[in-house]
Amino acid sequence: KREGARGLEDGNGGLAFPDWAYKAESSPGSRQIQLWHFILELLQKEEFRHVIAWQQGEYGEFVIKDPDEVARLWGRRKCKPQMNYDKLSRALRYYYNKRILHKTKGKRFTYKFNFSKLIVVNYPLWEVRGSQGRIQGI
DNA sequence: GTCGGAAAAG
DNA sequence: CTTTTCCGAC
Repeated sequence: KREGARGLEDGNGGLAFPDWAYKAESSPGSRQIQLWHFILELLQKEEFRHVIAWQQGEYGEFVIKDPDEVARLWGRRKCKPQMNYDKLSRALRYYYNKRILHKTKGKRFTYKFNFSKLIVVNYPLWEVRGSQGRIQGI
């Protein structure tokens, strides 16, 4: 039994993620929700499986089955009715350099989380506050 | 579809 | 700083 992990143990080959990956919106500091939090949030709920889901096989990889719907949901959350997949995907592309995500080339609408980076952004334990996530040892 | 520069908004 | 908007290039 995994501890400290929330997962999709059904139909996903035991795919599970640590709790810190699901930290999401519960920020008392009323900080704005970030896109990758939102993506993780959708991925967490079975009701959105027809819209976005984990890709079996690669850990952390997910596929957007309905780009327009994901964009609509994101736009609703951020009060940006004009949101679309073109713009949402641009935001996703900014994550490449930040090492939060990378593209699974060749596979349509498929991206993959970089959980090493996610550890960094969710754990203020490391000395990343001054150097914006330049971690070597992961 | 995907990429990434540029400008702008919050 | 993150994301939105716009867009030319491949």
